[in-house]
Amino acid sequence: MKTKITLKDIARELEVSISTVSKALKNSEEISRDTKEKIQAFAKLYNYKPNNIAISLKNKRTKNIGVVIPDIVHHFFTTVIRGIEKYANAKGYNVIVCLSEESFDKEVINMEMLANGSIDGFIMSLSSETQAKNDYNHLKEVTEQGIPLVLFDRVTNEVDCDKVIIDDELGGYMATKKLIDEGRKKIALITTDDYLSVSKARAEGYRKALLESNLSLDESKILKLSTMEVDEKSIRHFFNNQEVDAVLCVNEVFTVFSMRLLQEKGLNIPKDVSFIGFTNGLLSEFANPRLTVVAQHGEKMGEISAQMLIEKVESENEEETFQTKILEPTLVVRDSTIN
Amino acid sequence: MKTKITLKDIARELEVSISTVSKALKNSEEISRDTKEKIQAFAKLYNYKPNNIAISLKNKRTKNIGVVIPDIVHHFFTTVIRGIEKYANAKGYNVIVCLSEESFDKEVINMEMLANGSIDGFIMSLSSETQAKNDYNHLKEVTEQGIPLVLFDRVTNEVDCDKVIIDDELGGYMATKKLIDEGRKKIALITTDDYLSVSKARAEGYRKALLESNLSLDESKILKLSTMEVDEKSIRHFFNNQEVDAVLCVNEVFTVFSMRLLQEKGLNIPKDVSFIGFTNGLLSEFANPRLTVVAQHGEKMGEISAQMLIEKVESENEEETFQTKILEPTLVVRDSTIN
DNA sequence: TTGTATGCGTTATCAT
DNA sequence: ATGATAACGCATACAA
Repeated sequence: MKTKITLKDIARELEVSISTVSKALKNSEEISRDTKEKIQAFAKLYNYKPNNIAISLKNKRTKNIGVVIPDIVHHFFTTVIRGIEKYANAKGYNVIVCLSEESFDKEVINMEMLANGSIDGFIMSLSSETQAKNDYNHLKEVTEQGIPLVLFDRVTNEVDCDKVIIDDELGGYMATKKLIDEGRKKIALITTDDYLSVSKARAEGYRKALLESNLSLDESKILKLSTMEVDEKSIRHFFNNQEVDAVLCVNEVFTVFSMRLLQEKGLNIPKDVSFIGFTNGLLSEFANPRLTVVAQHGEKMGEISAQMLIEKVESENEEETFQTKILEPTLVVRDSTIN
Repeated sequence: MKTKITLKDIARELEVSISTVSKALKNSEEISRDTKEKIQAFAKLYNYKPNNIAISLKNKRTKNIGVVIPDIVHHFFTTVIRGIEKYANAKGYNVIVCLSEESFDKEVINMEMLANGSIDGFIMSLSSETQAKNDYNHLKEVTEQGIPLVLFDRVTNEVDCDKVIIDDELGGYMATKKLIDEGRKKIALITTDDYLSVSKARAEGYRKALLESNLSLDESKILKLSTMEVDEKSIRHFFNNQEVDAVLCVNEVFTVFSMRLLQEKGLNIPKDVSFIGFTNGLLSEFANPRLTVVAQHGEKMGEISAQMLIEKVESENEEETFQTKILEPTLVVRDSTIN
């Protein structure tokens, strides 16, 4: 086992001082060509690489980014991570991923763990429990300590920091508008309880589009599920009691499940009923029929988040100026709507 | 901005030495009750937390695990990460995720970056390019440096280390057997080139089951795609030239895509053709019909990987004894086969 | 009971 | 041109 070599080891072997070695490896002008060559050759031979931890301690910079997300078995969040990774890696940063699993406590614990020197900044999306509790002290503490924070997708106005979101209201609006333009009159919305910021915004867009088109806003056509799991019973019950000619769902799973339900009832999609979902994932692409969806551009979101964070991390000035970037969603039209 | 407080700060404020503070906060018997209480109260008031980096440097233990995977927008890998996180977090470890994006070079760069002190050990799954190149020097270097390594799913015999795999051959066998038991005679296999260890093993199981049942092994019924992307043209061409009554695919996407193709041709699934895929993800659950699949138990795999790694990391003894854990896949029977 | 000194691996400042 | 020293934050063996 050839263990890692340190500056000290090189110094001892070559009978020079540690600082000489350090300078030589940085190609300092102070050191003579001869000794530089000797030291560099030796270092190369023994594959010397500076120890990241020591450098972190010295520089008070870890070159690590903490990413805290509610769920990783989830298409949207993984695309965001991919975007973060891409940008961060290019800038020499590593990404420490922590999962809150939608739990407030885990979110707090994870952040505290990372905040003690492990990372230079946070990129995160709030857990549903945190949004429900509306308690953001753990975020505030972090920012008060001067640790940069970027919130994405599931954000809150309660915390002053950089944010990256998509215009979910616009997404809801665009989708609903599309259904209206198809001539649909009885447009249902399947969503989650309002505590989830994104669901709320999407519902807002839905309402706006309906009102704008002078379609009545029928609250009984809105189904609010308490979690993001597919609640089969509620959905069945809903469709047994509602006549609809179009459905907007706040995620892929609700969409595909509902669609199948109506298909089993003998309805044709999109002839009898049109469907639009949120998230442009595998399900949308491979469902039958393929789904028309509002795409969220997660990878872009990740890249922008990372960019904003690293800028803050590396900027010297202390001026507290935060911005919120709003990305526009895109309607990807496929076969669950009429073209 | 209230910046982080250090032992030194506390020592200065309370006019004691740093070591006294350090000991007091560890509740050492050496320190008098009075000073302990005073120091602990002060520390609590100012929310003192030891700096992880300093501790890492001192202990030569980072409490970080490096996870290198080929792709994160991928159901199986995310379930594995979830399992790793779960176990690692419970043990006080953080997870640094790096993506090779199926590239050999990125895999090498990521590992080198992490190997310089950032992590205590690696958990990884090989990129397809690495498996194709059959070059594992970067892994060997890491293990020679004494850094523990656990390979999962996509592994190689070329490297001596702990491994966790599922019995892919058995999975292929079970699936094929199920199709044979249904009375299928013309069973196709849609897979990737052999360089992917898992695909190779699955194909082996397929062959074994056919031969065992005295069914002829017709190589023209095997379609090898060069990547994991859906190659629409090749698949269409294949089904235009092959008559089949059952199809086994090495992933979900191939399965759903092929199934749709045959459905468009007017065939009924599973009446005319049965389908079995690998990976029990969203697609399988929500496809139409719902897929019968070989489940890989990714989360379990992640937990076991983390457990094996942490055991090695924390064990003192140097004895090089490696083990390979083989998990059994499970056949999840749904509606794309006949029950 | 408290404090001093040393070291983890590196870099920067200040001698020599 | 080279080296000694201090510092990053913490822990610990050893002194007092």
